[in-house]
Amino acid sequence: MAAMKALSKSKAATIYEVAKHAGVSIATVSRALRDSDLVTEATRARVRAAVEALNYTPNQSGRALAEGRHAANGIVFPDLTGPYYAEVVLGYEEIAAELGRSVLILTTHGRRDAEAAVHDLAGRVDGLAVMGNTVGDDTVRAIAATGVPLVLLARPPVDGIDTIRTRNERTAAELAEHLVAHGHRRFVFAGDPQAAPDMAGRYAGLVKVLRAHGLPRPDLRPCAYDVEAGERVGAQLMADPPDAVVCANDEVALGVHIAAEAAGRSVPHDLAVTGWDDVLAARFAGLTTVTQPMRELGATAARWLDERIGERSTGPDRANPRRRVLPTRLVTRRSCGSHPVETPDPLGGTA
Amino acid sequence: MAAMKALSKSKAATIYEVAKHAGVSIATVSRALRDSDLVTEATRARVRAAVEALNYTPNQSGRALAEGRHAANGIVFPDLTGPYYAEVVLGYEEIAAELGRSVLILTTHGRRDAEAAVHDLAGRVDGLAVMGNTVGDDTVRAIAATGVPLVLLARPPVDGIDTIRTRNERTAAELAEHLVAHGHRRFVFAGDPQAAPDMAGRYAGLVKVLRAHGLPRPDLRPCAYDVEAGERVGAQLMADPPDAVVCANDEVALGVHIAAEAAGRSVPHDLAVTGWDDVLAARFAGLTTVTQPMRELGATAARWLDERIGERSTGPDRANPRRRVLPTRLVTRRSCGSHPVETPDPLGGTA
DNA sequence: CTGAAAGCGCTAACAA
DNA sequence: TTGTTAGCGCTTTCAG
Repeated sequence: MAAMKALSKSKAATIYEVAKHAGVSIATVSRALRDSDLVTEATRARVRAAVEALNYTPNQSGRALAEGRHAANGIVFPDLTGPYYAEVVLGYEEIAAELGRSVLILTTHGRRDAEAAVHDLAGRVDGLAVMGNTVGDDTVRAIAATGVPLVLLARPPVDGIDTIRTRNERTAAELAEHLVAHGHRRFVFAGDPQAAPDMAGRYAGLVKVLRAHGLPRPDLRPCAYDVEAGERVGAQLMADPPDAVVCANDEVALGVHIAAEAAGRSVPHDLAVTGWDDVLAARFAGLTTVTQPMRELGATAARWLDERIGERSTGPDRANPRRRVLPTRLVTRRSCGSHPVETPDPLGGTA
Repeated sequence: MAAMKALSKSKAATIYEVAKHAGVSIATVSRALRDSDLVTEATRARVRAAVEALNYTPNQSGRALAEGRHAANGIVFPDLTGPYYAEVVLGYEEIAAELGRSVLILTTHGRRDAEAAVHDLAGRVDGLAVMGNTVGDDTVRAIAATGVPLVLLARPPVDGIDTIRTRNERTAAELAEHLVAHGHRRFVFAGDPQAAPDMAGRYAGLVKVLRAHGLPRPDLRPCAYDVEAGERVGAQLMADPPDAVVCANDEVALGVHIAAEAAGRSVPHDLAVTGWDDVLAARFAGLTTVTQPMRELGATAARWLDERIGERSTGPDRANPRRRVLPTRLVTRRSCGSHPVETPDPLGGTA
């Protein structure tokens, strides 16, 4: 009974109670807490003591309302599986925090009310990063018109909105050239160019190169982006294996790999398989793939947003959208075909 | 000039402007927007039209302040690398969204002001999930005393606060028994039991079993939790390899694996290596490891918080903290030593 | 069914 | 240096 911490459902203390406890006005409390230099060190100490005593935590909604800003940014993802998106959040959150902003995260996943959720989110933040395959351009435009700075990630530009992408088509072409040089002729693309802009770019790069070489179009096999989907596609393919399966991402490639070996086919001897993203498992599977600077993607988004938010109060400067394409890099390993300098180590990989 | 969308830095519309535009009061707008049944379908339509025309997005700070709730939950991580944490967020966000709550994410990483950041976060949310190695118990207690419901993840319980953990010690013991049964005698533990409660549990399980078998204590090699750290530890070990290296997580194990092969040692022939987490790469490296229901961890946290938040308004019901330990499962693959039923497929794995 | 008005907790003039 | 007070945008009684 004695040492029982007062863990009752005490309604959170407000600035008024702190003020009363410290014997000052709420304005003084506010100032003391925000390190204004218009407060005596003595009063500041009293306030701090009161804060301590009452266990006061400022209500950020009140602050946001008064300041006319949220001190928070949002980021919208289609999903959050795999290391890919996590890296983006990491970069985003790190920079946002540095700039004194919290991060709100939203996954549209399979929600039918995605648009509404994003609109709601827009009402909670000062800036918003929106990834590829989440909501339509209409929603993006509507929010932009609201005045909330936006940055589009891995998705085609919209009107005057900032956009950051990673290089897809060109590196996919590079990959395709590499495969053609290996002597591969019959290609399959495992993935859905319709599903996400990134995927469309990768497919386009492949198609272009094959055409340039007078080779047949790749056999298009739309599928989801996980290992299981890859396994299914792979299994179907094994009846009459192509020379190479270019996959939309590493998970799919890994799935195809599994299916191939399960069917008694050897990669790369019987067929080549390539991925995209360079996840950790790709190293261990000896998968030829493409690395992308996901962390930087997120970090850049956070920085750009901060700048736009700053501009809003300052002079005009829209209608001048920023565009950036981050470089990606081909990483060749065993899975695309034997290389002259093959290391016995299954973990090799060269740029 | 004509079709130029009004993308000017229009200050976001407020409920007042919507009301004026629709020729009603702000109260009516509010009601219409919140699907109150005290509004004519006709007026509702007018309001909707006005909302559309003005591109109105409710300011959530205003709403939060008026409602006395944020409709948002927070989650605090030490870091965000690897698939491990991403899965937790995934589960957390999914359920939170289902319950109509946004998710604020905070990474304490290497920030010295972590405690302050968490306090700030606490002022933005209705409930908070705090992971293992982020902030001290003092901070946790202080926030709890504020009245904000808390749930601790992968960390020892504090006072009357809800806690969810995964089974570490017991499964680690299981793993150790398995390794001992393989004939391994000289053990190394790669990881830092001081760094995180989870790690301490895993180490404890190993120590206990070795002692029970009259075997020497494991050689403790504290290290960070990424592949590079594992490689460094592995390289040091290769001068005089132990029988088995039990690693704090898969990344470290994978690093040790790489170092071993680089030194011309074979896993599991020359030494056994085990991990924890069962990341995708573990399958491809044939790594014996332990799976954890991370998604469920996050989902459960979100659900519990929602219940606690509900309780706050309702009757009392604290001092009755919830505790849960989620089961983990040993996944044996090649890396711990050859098994009788070894599949040729490098992707095998059995429970 | 709708409107007027009182706050929610905080910041920022403006006074003192 | 400190206090008073007017909002920030929204919800919600309480009247009508």
